[in-house]
Amino acid sequence: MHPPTVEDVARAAGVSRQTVSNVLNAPQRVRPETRARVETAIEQLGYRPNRVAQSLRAATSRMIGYRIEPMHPHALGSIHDRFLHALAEAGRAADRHLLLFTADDPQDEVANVQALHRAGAIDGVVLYGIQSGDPRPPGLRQLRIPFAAFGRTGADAEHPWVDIDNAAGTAAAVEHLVTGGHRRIAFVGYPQGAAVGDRRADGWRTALDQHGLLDGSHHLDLRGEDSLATGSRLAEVLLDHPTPPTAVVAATDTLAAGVLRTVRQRHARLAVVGFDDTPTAGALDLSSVRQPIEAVGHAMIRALLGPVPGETPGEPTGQLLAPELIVRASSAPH
Amino acid sequence: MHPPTVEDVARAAGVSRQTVSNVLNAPQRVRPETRARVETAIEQLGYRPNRVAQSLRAATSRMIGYRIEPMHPHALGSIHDRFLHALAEAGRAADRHLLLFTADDPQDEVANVQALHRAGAIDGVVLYGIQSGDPRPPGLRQLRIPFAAFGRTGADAEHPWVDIDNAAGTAAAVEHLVTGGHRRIAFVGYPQGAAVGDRRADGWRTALDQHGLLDGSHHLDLRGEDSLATGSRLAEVLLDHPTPPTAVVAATDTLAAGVLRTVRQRHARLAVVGFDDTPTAGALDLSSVRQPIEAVGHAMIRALLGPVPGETPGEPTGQLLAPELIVRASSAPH
DNA sequence: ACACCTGATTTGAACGTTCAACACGACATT
DNA sequence: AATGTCGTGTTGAACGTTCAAATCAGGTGT
Repeated sequence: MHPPTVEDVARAAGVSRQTVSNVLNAPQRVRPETRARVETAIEQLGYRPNRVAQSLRAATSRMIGYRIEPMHPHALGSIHDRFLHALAEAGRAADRHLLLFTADDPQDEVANVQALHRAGAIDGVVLYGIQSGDPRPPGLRQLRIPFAAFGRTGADAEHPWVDIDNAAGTAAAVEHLVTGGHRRIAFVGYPQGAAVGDRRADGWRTALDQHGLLDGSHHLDLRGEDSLATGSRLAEVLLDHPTPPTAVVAATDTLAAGVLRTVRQRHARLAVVGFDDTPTAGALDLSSVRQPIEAVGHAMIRALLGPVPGETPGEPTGQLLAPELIVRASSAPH
Repeated sequence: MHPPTVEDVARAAGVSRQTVSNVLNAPQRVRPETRARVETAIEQLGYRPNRVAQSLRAATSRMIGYRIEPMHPHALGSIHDRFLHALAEAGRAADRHLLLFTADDPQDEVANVQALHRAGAIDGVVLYGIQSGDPRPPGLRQLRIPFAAFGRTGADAEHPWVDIDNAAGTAAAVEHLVTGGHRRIAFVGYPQGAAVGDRRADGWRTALDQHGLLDGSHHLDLRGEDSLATGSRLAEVLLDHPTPPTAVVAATDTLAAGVLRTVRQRHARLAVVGFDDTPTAGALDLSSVRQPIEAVGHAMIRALLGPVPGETPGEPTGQLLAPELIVRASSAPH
């Protein structure tokens, strides 16, 4: 009826509980002959160790918490779901599973994590959507709950994190456009203050500067909220300027899509590169900077599980991964 | 150090283990005076019952398995992530959490579910992306693992399912277009055989028929794989016909986006309605049929958990929910 | 022949919870 | 006065696993 236990296997193989356990966890301690006998019994009964009992005994659930957040209403399908899948896949390799939970806000998230951790349901948590000054890392650190953050807060020397090199992404976009012959390259981002947005702006500015193209580009740095409408509007502003740009680097695919809409409506000539390589980018033939999300997933799990016992514990707390530019028609040289 | 246990609370309140347990699970059995004492002790120590121990004792993990699948490379961000969030939210209300796992194919999914179920990690599973003749429902039924399916296989009298009324969705799209003055309304779907696709085709055909518009509409029913390119190509075919349609109902937003691309390239007059209301639909100003995904989430959890003990067990195995048409510029009357 | 080790296996205990059975006093019934 | 019943609280046992300590046979060396 009920799934077989070690005891059942032991009885079938004519040995004791612990010997069965040893066959699974420390085979070298068991005489090959006995081991074979136990293994056939396991096979025949289709025995699988009960994870719950293991968790209780070992005081570790091998579960990682993850807050699934509602989609941002205006976003074109964020990279959130790609990340989630990458995380699950990476967890599988490390024999960890994800436990999903919901929360109303960052405070609530910390509270829920604490509850789950206290209850033994999760060993740690992966944080997504880190903002500068995010209350979650300090909160969890104080509660001594293991976690790893996707993104940086500005004060992240104390905890494991993984991040995309956002500046390198926009810089790569600029390089690509310069190679394509563009000299006036605008930036459309969201307002200063958001760490991610600022880094993407920095990459654009630095790359322009390296090519000596920054002078007289002040009017080409526009900001607004992350929405289609804003992208559209800012594109109007750019195109209506006496010396309009010939190319735009956008901080998100959403903004890029807005720009593209205006461009296509007005039949203007304006190369566009977005950021995140959302599914929509493919649909719109929009060049975009793609985050190496699978690598991020693996790095997050590694960072969360910490140094494997035996390795040197003084490993770096953070890891920065390079994104990749996907070139499509929206930025093809004319 | 370690989180407090019932024993700790009991000691602090000067009672026994079981009394603490009773305060939490059967308060009416405890004298109000004692109950108050225990409750303050719980409060002070910040006690939370250990879920793992509860699971071991009760032989139920209160976890629901869910296979997270990689994104379809050509899809414009499916409704998958919306569904996942709705499911997590619905689970919260029922004190259930989701456990994510990955799998290579349906067979592998069944195998992984069995492993997790045998290991006591999950009580049941929610199936997504059901196809006609899907091997998962019969497989899980044979293994006696509780599950609920989002979608129908064609032979689903035997298990709980929840589905969108796909036919009603395309029918609503037709109604909307007829009201807008359209008389030649085409359908672009994917090939026959896929249950979902066929139902969406049926809805279109039936609605046309009710308005007496089906005669001479044979050439307006086109099929192909679910991709942008196909949508584009089929739109060309429609527009090149001697009596082209004035409107198109597409089986997916992906196909609709393809149609829209051609339409806008050729500056043709062709109203378009998609299906799924993906984020991309908003970006393209595409009218689309929206699935009531939050309601589906709750219905799935209810269906999975089955009749609450006390209610009549002979409840219906399936539930059909009506979608809603979201009207945008792509189908606005000219 | 004795103590001593080594390898293979077994038994006891514990993780934290809740069900089942039991103990005890107060009060009601006959 | 003996018996029953209820309300409140206790202790024992069990869920399935693995760590720690105990057991036991089979050598090896002196």
